[in-house]
Amino acid sequence: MNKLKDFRHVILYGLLLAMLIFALKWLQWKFVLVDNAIDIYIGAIALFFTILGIWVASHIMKPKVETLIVEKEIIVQPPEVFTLNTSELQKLNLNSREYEVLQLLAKGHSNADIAANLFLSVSTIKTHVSNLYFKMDVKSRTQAITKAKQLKIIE
Amino acid sequence: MNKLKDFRHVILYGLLLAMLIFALKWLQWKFVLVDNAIDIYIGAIALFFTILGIWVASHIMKPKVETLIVEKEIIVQPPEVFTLNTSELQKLNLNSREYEVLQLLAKGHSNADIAANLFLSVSTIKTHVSNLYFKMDVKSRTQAITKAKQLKIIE
DNA sequence: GCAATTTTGGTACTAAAGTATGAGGATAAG
DNA sequence: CTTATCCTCATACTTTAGTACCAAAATTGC
Repeated sequence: MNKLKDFRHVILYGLLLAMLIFALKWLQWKFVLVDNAIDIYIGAIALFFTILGIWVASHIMKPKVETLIVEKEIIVQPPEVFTLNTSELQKLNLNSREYEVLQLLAKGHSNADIAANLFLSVSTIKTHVSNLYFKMDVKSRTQAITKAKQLKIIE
Repeated sequence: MNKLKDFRHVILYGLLLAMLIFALKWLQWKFVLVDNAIDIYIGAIALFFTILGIWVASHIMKPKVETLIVEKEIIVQPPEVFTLNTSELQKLNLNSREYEVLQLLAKGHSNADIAANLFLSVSTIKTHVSNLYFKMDVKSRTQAITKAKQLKIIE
């Protein structure tokens, strides 16, 4: 598109030059007789072609581009996505049942609730919970919840 | 700065014109005698001033300013910032002591710990805790912790 | 198949949590 | 001054949580 536009200007420039050759020839006959007018004639040509040059340049030449970078601040909502801390979870060395119990524990369930949920006896849950406390180095379910959330091993 | 640069070009252009007046006068004496050379003379002037015009244009022309908008993502709230949910806290209608107890409760403290921390008896703590459960509509400290964290009324 | 671990469950006991009820002092609002 | 709310504490009781110790299936790894 730009190349086509440039080419059009070149053609236009060529046509103008052709027309000028005739115009100048005619002017030459007019002014050459009056010897003093040669300066004005030359000046007129100089002025005309200067303007022509400026016009051509302004239409053909690639414009200088100054890039102005404007930084637009976009407010991004904090993701608040839970990312499981796998390394901390591995350190605790909990087996799958203990981890299941911990998750239900943290939801506020009682031992009886957890037992019903997992189809186990309360005795079994108590055993798991005790082992859980030992491994987590805590002494109560509230401490277990607090620590588990701090370590990001549960949601 | 740019205006100064433009002005310098205008001065330069003026000086070049002044020099050309003398050059042309001299050329005029040389070529005017040979009548056929007048066309070459005019052509040379036309060519010269066209190039001059182009040169002037290329130096004076204002650069095009392109505005490039760069989107910069800014995280407004770092994920770990706690913002207290005041409205939810007001709904619960907890008095100051109850709220104090709740905070210590959520840290994993036992009733005895809380009592020692606030210089109160365990009986008092039990009373506060019971009232707390009633107002929060829960049945155990684990549920209280879970709900309080969900409602964002404690850290 | 054997050893190690996991998972399950029990009993017995202690500790802590939670409920119900009452009550006295402090404080603020009407 | 009275009323209401808050804050404190106590007793008596029930429930739940937690510990200690044991033991038997089930599963996994070599």
